Amino acid sequence: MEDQFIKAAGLIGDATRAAIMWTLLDGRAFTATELSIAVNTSPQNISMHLGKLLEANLLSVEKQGRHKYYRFSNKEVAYVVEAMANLIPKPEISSKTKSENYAPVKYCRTCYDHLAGKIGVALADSLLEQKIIIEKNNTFEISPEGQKWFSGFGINIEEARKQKRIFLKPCLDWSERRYHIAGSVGTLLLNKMLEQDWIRRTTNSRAIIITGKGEKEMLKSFKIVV
Amino acid sequence: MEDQFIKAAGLIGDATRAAIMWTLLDGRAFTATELSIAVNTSPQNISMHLGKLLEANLLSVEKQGRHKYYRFSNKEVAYVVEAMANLIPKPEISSKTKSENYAPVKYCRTCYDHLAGKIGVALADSLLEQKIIIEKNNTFEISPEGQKWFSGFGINIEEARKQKRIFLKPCLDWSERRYHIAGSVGTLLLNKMLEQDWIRRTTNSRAIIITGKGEKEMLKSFKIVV
DNA sequence: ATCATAGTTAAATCTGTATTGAAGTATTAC
DNA sequence: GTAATACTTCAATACAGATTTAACTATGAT
Repeated sequence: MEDQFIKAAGLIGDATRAAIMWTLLDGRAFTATELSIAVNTSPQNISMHLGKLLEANLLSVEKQGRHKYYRFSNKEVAYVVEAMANLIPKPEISSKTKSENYAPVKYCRTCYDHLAGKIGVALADSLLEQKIIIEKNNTFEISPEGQKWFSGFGINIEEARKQKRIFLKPCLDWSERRYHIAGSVGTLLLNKMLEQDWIRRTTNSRAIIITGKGEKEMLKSFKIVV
Repeated sequence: MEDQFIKAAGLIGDATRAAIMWTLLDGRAFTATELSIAVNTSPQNISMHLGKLLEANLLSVEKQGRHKYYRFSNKEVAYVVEAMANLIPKPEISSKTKSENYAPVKYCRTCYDHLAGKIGVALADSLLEQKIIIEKNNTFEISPEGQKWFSGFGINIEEARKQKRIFLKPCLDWSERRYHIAGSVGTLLLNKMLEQDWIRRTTNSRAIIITGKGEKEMLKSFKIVV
């Protein structure tokens, strides 16, 4: 068991491969060439590294014509990379500076079963600003008006409160370093959006895409420009 | 940000350092010499590697006389190592003991020689709730009724008290972040459970599996649903 | 005071493996 | 068909950094 652990650590530990993992963390699938550009090395070299990661089952690949799309092969792998990302000392967030060069997917991925990524954070901001939820010493609470809002959105808050799992809690996303909404309310929000086809899950990835409808509705309900 | 990620990955990625991390995963603090033995390399080499891990704040050290005790510097580090441990292909689990969120390492692992992981924490909770043990300014004590309970369980508390090692102490588990029971009482509990075939050790792993009998008994004695 | 143990530091060496260069196959475009 | 793109394979090379050799400091035991 130990040697397998060491092998896994070594695989991720190489600088080029770590850069690959970092790139893939946004949930998208990348082609070998894209990765070689992102990581700034030769295609041959990328090919070799991808081979090793595939062999170890850290990545999986899907062939489409002459392209090969690589992604994390399972969520456990993503967790390792995320856990590592969390080791990084947190920078202060200069909110709008980096929003330009956002990769489409770092953009709106699901953090387990709630919305994280840029959209998740923007959503939390919006709900806070509209006083639908209120921050109170590091927890979130739902205001009386908020309760109305949620039921208008088709979410029964009383129902959510009954569930055993944590009701509503701020969840710090590694990629955004800002709070978004987890807990049963987070899940309900996510599900409602899926149900209404504002967003769609992609297969084999934690990334989520926003539909045309979602784009309009998010602007309307949350003043979020996606 | 990316370069810091790569640096962190590289630090854990070296075989010797990975072995150090693996060793430290059980939660104990180790001296440099102990680590050099566990990892099978020279003291000089260990010293060099520990220096790097310290420098990067992945480990912290405490000096005691001529010994230096190394441990993970924070839970984030432990999470990375645990997440990596979870990458390792799981040994097959008998259907009886399978439970939904089975993760070999987190689930029910031994922390040195007592029960940690999910079960260990639940157990401590149960014993506290039943007032078998009592928390008193960050230590655990056994109540008079508790003493009876333990002897009913086949554990002689007076015997345990005589041992030189720490009798009973709360131990913070990395994976659960809640206290469980260490000390000689913790060991006795663990051994008793093994003896009664409530749980079984797996070869080559810290994980422990719960037997069908254990499942029933734990529910009965501790109201723990496994 | 002396010796053993614990750990560190510095320079010399060694080695695994990442990278590169050259040549190959497969697919799409024209 | 030919050319271009996407990716792989193999042998040759380069090099970071792990390990070793050796000499050192600090603490504890007798």
